[in-house]
Amino acid sequence: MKLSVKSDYAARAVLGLCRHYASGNAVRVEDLGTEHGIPPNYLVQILIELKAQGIAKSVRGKEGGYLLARPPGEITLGQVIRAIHGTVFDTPALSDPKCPPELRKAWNSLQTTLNTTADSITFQRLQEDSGEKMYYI
Amino acid sequence: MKLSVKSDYAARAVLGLCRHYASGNAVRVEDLGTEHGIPPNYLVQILIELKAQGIAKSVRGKEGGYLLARPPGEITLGQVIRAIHGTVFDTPALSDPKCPPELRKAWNSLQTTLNTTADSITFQRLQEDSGEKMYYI
DNA sequence: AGGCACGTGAAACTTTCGGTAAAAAGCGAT
DNA sequence: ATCGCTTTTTACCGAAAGTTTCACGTGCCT
Repeated sequence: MKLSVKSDYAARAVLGLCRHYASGNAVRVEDLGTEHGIPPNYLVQILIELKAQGIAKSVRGKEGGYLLARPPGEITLGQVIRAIHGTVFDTPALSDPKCPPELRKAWNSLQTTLNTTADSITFQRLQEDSGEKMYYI
Repeated sequence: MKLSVKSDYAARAVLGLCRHYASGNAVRVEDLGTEHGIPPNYLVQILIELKAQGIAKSVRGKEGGYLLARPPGEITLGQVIRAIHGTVFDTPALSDPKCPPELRKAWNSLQTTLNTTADSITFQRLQEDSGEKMYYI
């Protein structure tokens, strides 16, 4: 069960935008990319998907760039992953009629577990945790 | 975050072996494969990995085949996934030094959540659930 | 010894991923 | 109006991973 770099990049980008949220001005794609080690041309595609899901918004022209569409407290890790992959957890098994029902329940169980934990992590909380100690749940 | 068909196949195979566990006799790869909709030649590779992890064992020659190496109660879904993929949850982010620590903690949190739930699901329990109603945790 | 089924490795194929490039289009200022 | 800055859109490419199939070797049991 592997997570792609794409979702990692997306999370980094959102985190980067969170830092500029207070200031209210936009961040250029290139700056955001080089700052977080993300190829800018790749980051573009990610930001467009984030925008389509109402997580980010964009301003064109000079002084343009990207900024958060909502406050960090209202953005969860689950939402970001879903914006990129469509779903947090996916397996061919769930769409295969030959998958035994017992197993199906097991996969579903994993799925809901992942969803709830991913949706319980907001970016505001990630920011707050950045300076402090981490309390494992 | 996508799960491969391979791990699904592996889980089905183990579940299939569980059903024959009481009888004590081996199941041929071909039978196990066609019964669960798994390409036999592919299933072989999976079974070998399961055997290497001490989950299954094999008998050669006539009346040969595969059988479970341990009782179903001592085999968890997590063990099966690890036998196939090496780890239940993997992300390039955790091995990338440029990943911000806040995010790293988030990925770790997802990782431990998946691990604990996957390890709490034994195949004995899956079998017991097959006939009964499912109580969502 | 002879067959039966596992064991092993590799080739062929398909799909996805990660990344690049370039042209089109909007916004603001000169 | 036009020029420069930025996003937007699209297409493409190479590499890697996943899936499947095949052929042949090896060991066990009768």
